[in-house]
Amino acid sequence: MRVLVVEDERRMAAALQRGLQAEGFAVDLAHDGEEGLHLARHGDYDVVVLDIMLPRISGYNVCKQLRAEENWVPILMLSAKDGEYDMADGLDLGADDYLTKPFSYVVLVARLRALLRRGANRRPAVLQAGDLALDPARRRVSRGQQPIELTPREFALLEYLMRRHDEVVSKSEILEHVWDTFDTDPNVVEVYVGYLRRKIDVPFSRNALQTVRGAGYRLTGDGG
Amino acid sequence: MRVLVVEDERRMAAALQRGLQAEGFAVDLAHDGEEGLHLARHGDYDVVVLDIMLPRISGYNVCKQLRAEENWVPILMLSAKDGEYDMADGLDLGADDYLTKPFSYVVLVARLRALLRRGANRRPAVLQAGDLALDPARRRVSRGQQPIELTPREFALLEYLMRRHDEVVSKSEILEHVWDTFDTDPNVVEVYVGYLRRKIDVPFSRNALQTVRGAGYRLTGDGG
DNA sequence: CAGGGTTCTCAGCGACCTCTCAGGCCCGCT
DNA sequence: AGCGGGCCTGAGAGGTCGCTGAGAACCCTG
Repeated sequence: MRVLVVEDERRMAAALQRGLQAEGFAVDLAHDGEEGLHLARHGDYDVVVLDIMLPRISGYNVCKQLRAEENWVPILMLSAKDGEYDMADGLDLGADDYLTKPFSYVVLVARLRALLRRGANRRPAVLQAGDLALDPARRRVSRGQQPIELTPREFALLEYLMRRHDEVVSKSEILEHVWDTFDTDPNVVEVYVGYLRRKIDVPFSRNALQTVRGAGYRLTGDGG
Repeated sequence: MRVLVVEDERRMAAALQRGLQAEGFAVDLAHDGEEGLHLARHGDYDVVVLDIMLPRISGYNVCKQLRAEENWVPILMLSAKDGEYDMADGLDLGADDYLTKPFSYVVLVARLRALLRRGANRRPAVLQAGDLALDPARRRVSRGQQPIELTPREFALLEYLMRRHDEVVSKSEILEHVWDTFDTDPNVVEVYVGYLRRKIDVPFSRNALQTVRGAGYRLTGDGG
């Protein structure tokens, strides 16, 4: 198992290297964000340990950059104890786990192994609802094997509905998130729901995109 | 991060406190269910570790009570190994995760952190009354496995009754909370109670939605 | 500037929902 | 048993909500 450790404090980096090697990992070190980003891109690691506070490029941005490039290597973030950085942000940016310094060495190893175990089934890429699939990164939609063409607005609407599938989503919520306004005539939502239905609904089958009169719409996977 | 540990075995409680403090948590202890409930209500914790077997009030009931009060603090339940309690029940009552004793300390911490991460976007659990279930977010109602279709007004009425289930609720309270008026003819409530009964009551069985003549209505779970 | 695609507005229609009303039922009281 | 008030319910008027076709405005692209 190959681990990349991106950490600028020499002492900490060396300690991690030694410790992890003792556990049987192959360990590479990077001492700033730029080097870390470069190695992560080309090194084919199984997991990356990434400090947040780094010279040149912060750990945040390394993580963000990698995810933007669709690199889904598991990342465990490290932060200093002072609450300057909000770890939740790190997770939002695509980190898989985090530890706050000072951390227990045993815990670190346990977390790394947990990440490696889960590793394979990351790649959140596509959203699913029944046999409907939407890939936000590639901007693609399909029902089963059948690809579906959507206009940008239709796509944005479907993406929002799929992110909240099985929930009832009100028109005003839709207006706010898809149209980015809140005082528009809700009729435009009805119109686009109509467009979507013509494209994603299977004839002679229960609609995947249901109207909940007086409340909004609900996109269901076939199971629910 | 503030953690409340509700655990009656002194030794275990002390061990958890020490361990979690070492991880950087602020830890409070409660030694029975009553104290735990009190602290959980007023302490503004980020997560609660809750043993099931407790003096005075069981962990089950602490959890149930908190959820009934719309307190959605993440709860991790602990149970003894013997299968007397079914953990699935705990999750139904609104716990977010559980561990069976004896558990690994590392695992406990990992689970706690996972809860903290998810914490914010938890969704309020479904309301239950007997085998009747209502999910406010999904806007769904079911009796057992059978889904039930309700109009918006019917849904609002049932939601209000379920939030106050087992209590007697007067028509004027209903008018105020469901119709948002107070000087309307109370007959409209009677009419809608009638609509609801036709949809949610099981034929040949005691009504779940009882009339309390002169006082109002009471929705009972069959069990109590 | 023409053409095609996309977004949005508008108005009509149908279905559904809400609420009122009036007659009858039921319960508790005398 | 008889009475009165509270409660239930069927019927129906009126209103609201959501869907849709038509077409105008907009925006690229060639």
